[in-house]
Amino acid sequence: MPALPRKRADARRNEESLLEAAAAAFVVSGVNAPVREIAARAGVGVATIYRHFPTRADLIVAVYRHQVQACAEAGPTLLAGSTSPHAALGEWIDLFVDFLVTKHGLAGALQSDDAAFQNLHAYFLDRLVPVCAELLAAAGTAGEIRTDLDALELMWGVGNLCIGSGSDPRYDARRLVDLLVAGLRLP
Amino acid sequence: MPALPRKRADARRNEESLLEAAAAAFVVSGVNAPVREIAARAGVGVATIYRHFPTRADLIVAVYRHQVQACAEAGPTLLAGSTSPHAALGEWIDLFVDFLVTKHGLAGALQSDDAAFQNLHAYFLDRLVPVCAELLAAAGTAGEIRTDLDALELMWGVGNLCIGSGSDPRYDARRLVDLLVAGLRLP
DNA sequence: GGACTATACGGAACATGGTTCCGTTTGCAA
DNA sequence: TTGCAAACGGAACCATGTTCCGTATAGTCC
Repeated sequence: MPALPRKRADARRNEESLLEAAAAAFVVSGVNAPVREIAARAGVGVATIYRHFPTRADLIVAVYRHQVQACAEAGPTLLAGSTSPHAALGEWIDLFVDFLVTKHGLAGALQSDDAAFQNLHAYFLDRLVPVCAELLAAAGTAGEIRTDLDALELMWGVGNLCIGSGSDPRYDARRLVDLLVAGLRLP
Repeated sequence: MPALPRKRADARRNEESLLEAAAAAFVVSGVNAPVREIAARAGVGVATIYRHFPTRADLIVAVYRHQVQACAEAGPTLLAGSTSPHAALGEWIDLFVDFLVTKHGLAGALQSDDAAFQNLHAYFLDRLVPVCAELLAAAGTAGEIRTDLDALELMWGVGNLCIGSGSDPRYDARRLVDLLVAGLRLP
């Protein structure tokens, strides 16, 4: 394993600036904020973005890496501390929904079949689906829920339900996600 | 009510061509097919599209008007012919899902908060929400389902679950919609 | 049938946003 | 101090939605 050569100092600085700028731009313009806006905020040229983050997905992943990690780690904790696995599942999904609905456009990007977003897709699936699967399995063996739906599909559905959340007060993603989770219960 | 002056013959011809061209383009490129592609198919200039259909939403509505109408009319029929209101609701929602998943990108457009799609949004809501409300109310009075979710939100959720359907075999919108409808059942 | 006018047309021009290219600058090590 | 590979910036390019304007024509009136 050859140690990859240390990056130049200005490159590291710029990457840091870009992460901050992107985070700020995402808050006001959503995760589809124009490249030029992000570059301007960071005080760099547009090509610098592409050099550090070849696709938008890479940038989004880098910006939200910590939060996704925290969400993933919350799974086992909730399972250990909750009265029933089904309750833990519900709480964990609430966390996930909270995360998604506060990132304007992220849920939409997650579902996009645009090739540029495949990394994003893969990252979220890699990190979160196993956690969800663990919670699902626990609730399944406890006899609380049906076992004919896998974690990937459940998370996909939850993500979909979060699309557009916040744009119209008549639509509350949380309520529908609760309904979906309720649908898992055995009759 | 002054009878609005009859349109010119070429205008009517072009409108017809555009509807056919758009329908064809939507099948292969989804409802976000480039304006130029639709214009080329119809053998007209791009401005002609904007003259007849100021926003994309208007074009989409015009193309799918009949199918939406058919879906709306199926509601009362199903309710009259089914054994239980909840079953009728399920069947009707299946119809709606079938419609959405076969129109690439339509579900996404329905949720978009882009101002250009507000007409589309409004049209679907106008036509379908009352039908759904009727089915919901019937099932509610029959004591089969919870009554704390309104038709608008249910349809919104169903529409969301249909986004991206067909782009990945691991995701089946129908299964998740069934789960959502199952979640409505009273325990 | 011929002329007139409102209507409608087509495509070029403009705006926006993603992506790439290339001449220039700069960190770092010898 | 110098050399060069790494990194940079922004102009240029491409794709797409939208508008403008000079031109063509359907329908009407004589």
